Amino acid sequence: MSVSPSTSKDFIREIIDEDLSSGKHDTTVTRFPPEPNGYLHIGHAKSICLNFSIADEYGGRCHLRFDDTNPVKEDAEYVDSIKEDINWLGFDWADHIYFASDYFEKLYEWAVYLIREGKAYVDDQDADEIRNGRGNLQQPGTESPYRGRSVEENLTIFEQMKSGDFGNGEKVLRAKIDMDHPNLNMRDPVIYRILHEDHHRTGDAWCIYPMYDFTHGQSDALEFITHSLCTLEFENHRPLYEWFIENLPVPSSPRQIEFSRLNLNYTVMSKRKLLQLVEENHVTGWDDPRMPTISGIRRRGYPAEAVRNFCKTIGITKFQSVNDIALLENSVREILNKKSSRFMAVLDPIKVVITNYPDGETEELESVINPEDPSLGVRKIPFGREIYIERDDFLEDPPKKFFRLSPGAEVRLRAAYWIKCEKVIKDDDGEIVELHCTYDPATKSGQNPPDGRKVKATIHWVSAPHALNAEIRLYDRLFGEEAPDKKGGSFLEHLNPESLKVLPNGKLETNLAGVFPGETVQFERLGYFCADKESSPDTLIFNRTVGLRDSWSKAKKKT
RNA sequence: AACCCCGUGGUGUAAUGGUAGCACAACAGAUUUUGGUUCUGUUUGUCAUGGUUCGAAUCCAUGCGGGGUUGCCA
Repeated sequence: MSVSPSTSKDFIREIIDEDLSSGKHDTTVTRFPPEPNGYLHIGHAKSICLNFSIADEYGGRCHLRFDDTNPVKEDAEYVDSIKEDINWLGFDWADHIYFASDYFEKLYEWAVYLIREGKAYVDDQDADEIRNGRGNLQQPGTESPYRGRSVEENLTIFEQMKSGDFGNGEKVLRAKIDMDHPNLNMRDPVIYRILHEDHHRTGDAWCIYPMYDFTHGQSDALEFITHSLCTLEFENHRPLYEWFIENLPVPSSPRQIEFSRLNLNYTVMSKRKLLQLVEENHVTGWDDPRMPTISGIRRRGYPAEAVRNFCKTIGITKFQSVNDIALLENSVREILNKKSSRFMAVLDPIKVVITNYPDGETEELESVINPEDPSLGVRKIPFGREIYIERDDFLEDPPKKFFRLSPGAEVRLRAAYWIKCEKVIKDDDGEIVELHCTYDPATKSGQNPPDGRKVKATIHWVSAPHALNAEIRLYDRLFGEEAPDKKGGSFLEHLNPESLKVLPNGKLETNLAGVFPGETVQFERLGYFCADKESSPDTLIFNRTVGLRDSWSKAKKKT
């Protein structure tokens, strides 16, 4: 029996379908509304992918709008990094870039409108008094003594607030809704506060600034956003969002829909904690390859396509969940396997001398650039008497299932010959410094010897005289605990001490000289590596993006 | 314990009153000049109890569990 292809949509797209077929809307407009007060992280990527993809699928548009209503926290510096990150992810807002601060004048007018309607008042109480008056989860609130001010008086004082007649916190403007409302957001929320602070865009034009709740929905309405998608923590704000839309002469009625934010195990996602990691130097910066920031992920070498696929895979729902980082890594491997060129690199080298290979001679061998895409052709690799191999690929006293090199054993060198280990050279400390091997000329480039001998493994290598030196940075997950911020104690106690291992003595195949910073390639048998932004022809630096799946290390652990 | 939201394998997500499926993870095998890739197979699930119905993951009730909300942050 044939199964019809899955056309399942998430609940948001279902709502949009209904709104379109019912004629409520004839187009779909979404928005991504970051506050320019920090760097974007993978959690934002979920929202970006959702909003821009929907606009794309429905032939609508997605606005980029900076939610910049709090000059104390925000900075122009972040605007640029946010734009860069969204672009890198592969999305384009065209000319639809907006700032909530562009609407300050309109918002002010609407605040005045509310006052005139008797639906807003100036409160002289300080922050503590307001908090106490709001009641709590069990207790209803009590009305402010200033709640009954006349429209005229409210208008006058609000005007004075705007003119700068008062200091920070002396007065606020509040919506007059319902102090008994079970939803605390509806108990006369503050909608304007006094902040004598320069704004990154409006400078000193204002000393009163609208609150998020008084800004967001109205901005949506001004931009004719049809579906305003946000995370679950704004669920309790929806009644207020709708109250403003209903009570103000706004040009459209957007609908707020909430979905659950992205959580990933083995990391933290809150801006505060990420900031702490940076400020306390647990990482080297916002773009440290271990950070879950977009810039960190980019520097790590994750392809944008993999991030997009990941976001598609995890879906959109309303329930709180924790996604396995392995799923992200799978998306990364999937893309990189298809797209990355293969090279050989030896991270921790041992010198091998092939004693029966003519001294001073070099030959050029060929190896496929990407077996997943043979049309890419082959690359040339020099081979000679002295090569490096990986220290892990030799064991003097190998366990039963170890297929690599050991005394008397034979292995294949990738794209080259079979070699057999004849002698182990050690220094005074007993450390292995060199291996003497012999090669079989009849086994060149994948040929099997006529006598029917078999080898069980192929190892990678680099010609010693041709090798490029490089620093290799081995990254692992930043935290050793699945839920570092829930485990108890400070999340910092769960930092993985081995999240970065630097190997200063890597040896690279010559072709790797042409890799540009930011490009991710495969080091055969090891993993995917990305040339770091600090890498230069003089000092090559490669970051490990993610290792290959490694069934050998798994098997090893079991015994 | 006020209000709101939410419970499907280990994880994430489908099934919209009619065969509980997919991906990841795990495990086993085949193929392989990458212990990679690819392919095949296996294990594990509807929070509970009642009700409605020929039939319930889906509808209803109650209970249980998880999350959110008491900023002049967003």
